[in-house]
Amino acid sequence: MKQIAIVEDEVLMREELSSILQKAGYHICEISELRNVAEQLLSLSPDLVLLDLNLPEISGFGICQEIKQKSAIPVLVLTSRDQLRDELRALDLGADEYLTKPCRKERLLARVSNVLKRYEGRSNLLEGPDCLLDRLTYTLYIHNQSVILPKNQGKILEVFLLHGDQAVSKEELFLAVWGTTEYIDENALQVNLTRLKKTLANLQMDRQIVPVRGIGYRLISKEAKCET
Amino acid sequence: MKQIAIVEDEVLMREELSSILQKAGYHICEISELRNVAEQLLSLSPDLVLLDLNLPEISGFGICQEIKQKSAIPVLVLTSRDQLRDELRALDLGADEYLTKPCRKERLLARVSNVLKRYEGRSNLLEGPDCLLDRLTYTLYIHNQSVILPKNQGKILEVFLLHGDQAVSKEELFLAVWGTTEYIDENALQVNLTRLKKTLANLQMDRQIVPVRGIGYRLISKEAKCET
DNA sequence: GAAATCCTTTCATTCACTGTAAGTGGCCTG
DNA sequence: CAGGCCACTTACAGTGAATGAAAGGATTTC
Repeated sequence: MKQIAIVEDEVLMREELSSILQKAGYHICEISELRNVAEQLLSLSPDLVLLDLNLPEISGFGICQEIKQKSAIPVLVLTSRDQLRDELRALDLGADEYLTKPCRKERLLARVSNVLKRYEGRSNLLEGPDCLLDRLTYTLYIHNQSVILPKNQGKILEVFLLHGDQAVSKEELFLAVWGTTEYIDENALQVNLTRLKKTLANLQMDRQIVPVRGIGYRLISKEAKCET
Repeated sequence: MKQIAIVEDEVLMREELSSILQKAGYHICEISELRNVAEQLLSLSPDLVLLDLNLPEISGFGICQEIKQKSAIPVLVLTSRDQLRDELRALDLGADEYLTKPCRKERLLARVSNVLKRYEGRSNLLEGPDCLLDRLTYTLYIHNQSVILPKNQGKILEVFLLHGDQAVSKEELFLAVWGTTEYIDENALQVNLTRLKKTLANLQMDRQIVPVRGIGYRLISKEAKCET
């Protein structure tokens, strides 16, 4: 059953939404504590967030932005502010849908299921700034192409993507690829790294793997090679 | 530059839309010949379709459905019919967005770019009613899982998905898998079909492959086995 | 019940992925 | 400049998954 988090300060409206969605078969979680909403949502990690914009004290926009930056949770904005400017801003911040109150329940349900369907099966996808990696199959999506990476290359790239542009130690790579740091064969890692480099270069990825002498490696943007 | 196809019968409206989108940096293709619209769109394969619903003679719904069945081209429905029923139907058929005329150009542009962003890098994905198939790698997404199909099974499933629930002849399958209908080894196809069946069953797909005696096969919903 | 059609299992071959091994190239230090 | 260290590259053989061939069994149709 899909879980939906509702962020709405008015009790009546919240309960009505909750009731509608529950009858449609969703599991609801109402967020009533309006401090650290984004944090609450991230640790809850629901399948969808229903977000009101005009909350007291805090900005709905900020919540939307934070969720979108730190996760891939879909956000449906539902608000009484029927301002084009708000809509544009919400969409720009990454909101997946923008509906205005009052809203017929059929429309709400249709849009909710539409957004959910859109995200179906994407829970294993890891988003990088210039690519998308499927963590189950190690299928890499980049530049309108898709390629299946060999398992070892996939595991290595996964670690790099999880680290952003920070350095990754060799130990972490050993753990990720072979599940242990014992009986280390530096060369085996080296060979697999070389192969991954070649793969990424062939795909014309905007970033490349560079060594951090004595430590490990980093995945950084090609232009920024000189910095830091 | 992203290409957008406009399906709209009223000349004035068509030209206005075209102008707005061109100024925003899109390459526009106006569809004025209203026969075989779906075919035209499929062979054109734009990055997005802007679709009017109330066209003369033909049904916008049908066009939407056909495009969605046979491709992963995003469809933005823009219509003057402000009926909740139409909206629900359009969304159900797979439309990615539903806007009503009149529509502020900022809103239109925001929604267009929103939809396009959503599809970034997904141009090779083939959408079935209960699954998603990557046509390059034959990675199958279903029930929040992803699996890499062996090439032959992938090619066969691709043909089935393109045909919806219509029957597929063996010749088509031979063409798709081996690129020829000469030197046919019925058995080779048979074995691969068996393997695909087992794969789909293991993934608990809602549909299954059934034989059409003397003709070929169909991919149909498990419950509907008796019908038709 | 016979013929046609459809299905299943097993097996050898092929090909991509992998780790091993051996050798090359660059960088720092004395 | 010489030596040592670290990083890189390439070639090769073993392993395992995918494939088509083959043979035999099961179902449908008349």
